[in-house]
Amino acid sequence: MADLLYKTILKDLEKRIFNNEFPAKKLPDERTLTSQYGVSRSSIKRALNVLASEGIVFKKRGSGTFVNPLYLKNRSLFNYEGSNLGVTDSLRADGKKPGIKVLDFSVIPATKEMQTDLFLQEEDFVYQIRRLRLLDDQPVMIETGYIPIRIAPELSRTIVSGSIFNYLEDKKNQTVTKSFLSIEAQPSTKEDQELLGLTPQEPVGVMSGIFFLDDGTPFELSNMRLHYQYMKYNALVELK
Amino acid sequence: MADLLYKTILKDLEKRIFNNEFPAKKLPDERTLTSQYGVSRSSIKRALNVLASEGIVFKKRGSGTFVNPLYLKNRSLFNYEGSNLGVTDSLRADGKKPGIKVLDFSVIPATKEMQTDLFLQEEDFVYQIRRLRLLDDQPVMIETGYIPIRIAPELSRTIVSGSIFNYLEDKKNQTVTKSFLSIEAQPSTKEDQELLGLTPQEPVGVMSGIFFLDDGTPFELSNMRLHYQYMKYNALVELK
DNA sequence: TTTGAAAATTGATACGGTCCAATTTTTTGA
DNA sequence: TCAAAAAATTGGACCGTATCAATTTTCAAA
Repeated sequence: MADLLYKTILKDLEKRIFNNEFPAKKLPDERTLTSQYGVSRSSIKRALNVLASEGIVFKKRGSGTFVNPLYLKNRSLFNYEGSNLGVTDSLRADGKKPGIKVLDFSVIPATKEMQTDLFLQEEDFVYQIRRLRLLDDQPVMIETGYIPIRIAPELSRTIVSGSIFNYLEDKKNQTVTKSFLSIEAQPSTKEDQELLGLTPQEPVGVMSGIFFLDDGTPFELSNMRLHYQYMKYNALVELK
Repeated sequence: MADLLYKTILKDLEKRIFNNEFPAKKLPDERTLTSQYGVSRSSIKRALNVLASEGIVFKKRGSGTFVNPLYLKNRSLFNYEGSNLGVTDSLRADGKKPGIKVLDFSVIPATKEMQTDLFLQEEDFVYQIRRLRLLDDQPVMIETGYIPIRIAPELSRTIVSGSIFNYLEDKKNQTVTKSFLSIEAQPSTKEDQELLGLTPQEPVGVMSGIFFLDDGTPFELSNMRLHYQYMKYNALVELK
């Protein structure tokens, strides 16, 4: 995990900050840290940059590096991993038992939109996979995914009733590492209401986007309609 | 703008990628770029890292750096600035005329929650600012903000009917550069429906969080209830 | 022809250094 | 005493180098 030098320092600084070892809210300067840790200044800078990008510290040239006071005061607010929390994480979050019910598993020709988004040809086909996701047997999300046959020709209803991402990673040694997501709110449709147990007044959160493989290949076009109480997306936003 | 070396290279590579100067989708290796641009490898790496973090290229150790084919094919999908698009941006986006109607401007004692979030003392007071935001005279968002008096003691109803962020930047030379936001969907309340012109079936998008000043001081606790058609949040998510 | 080890390629991490720019502290001189 | 100038502090940008690790290519042995 922390085999990298800058990550080791990162973790250590994080721990020291949390243990309030810098009561003046000011970290030692970079050159001092360099000699304290016995590493080069670039490694220190790298660690500090990550801390800064996570909002844990902020730097001021000519002045020093300081602990974000809010980080100490109200740590629970800062419980994201990187700068974004993914879908899987947010579903995994609270230790509930996840379940999947396959609603539809079929093959259809790629629409125009899929062709551009998934980088396909006219004649290509895609799997259409509609699944209902449960947490502790409670339906929370309707997921409609489109995956090019070319990428995973051996997909089956059985595979699809588990985690497709895990299958890819275990059996084909391909990892899904990135996605472009668009997040919005919408009134619930009749179908939403039936499947997710919503009243007509209750909305769904919609997250739609593309998942990419390690090598940049677009892998899945996904549309997720979540029970509104289960969608909470946290982000660290930089205004530029 | 592009006075920094690595930024110049960044822009240039971006341009070359867009002009399809790398038809094999493969960029020259880092050492070649180093000599081509006549800069150090660290600058090249820095530029490439930004490109990679924006999803424009992806790197593979031992293999090379490649253009994300989707970036060329479907450029419109990638029209975000950094890795996240902020509120202001999304409201500014489509060239409509923004308007603000002040609903409430008062001073109240800080609640327990504000004390922790905004790093305040027991006896501190905050401005409570409720504003209705319009685009082309169409109401799109109800914004409730809490700002510590200590930070901006001279705030007035007049100032508040414009952009508070711009006021801070122009008059007090303080910039708001970061925020932690939580995004969710909720059924609309009676008030939402009246102010935003929604039916009871139509929801609101809720973005709530904290805005920070340049120096890390938490500046505003904000709760934004958006007409659901106006909330669209785009994010590049890294799954780890 | 095929397989598998060796070599070359290529990005990743880390070092240590120079110079610069923003800020704070100290000193100087009216 | 105090304001302006000088010096010290501190983070930022960039350079060039060494070593490592993942991947691809090459080439020899079976």
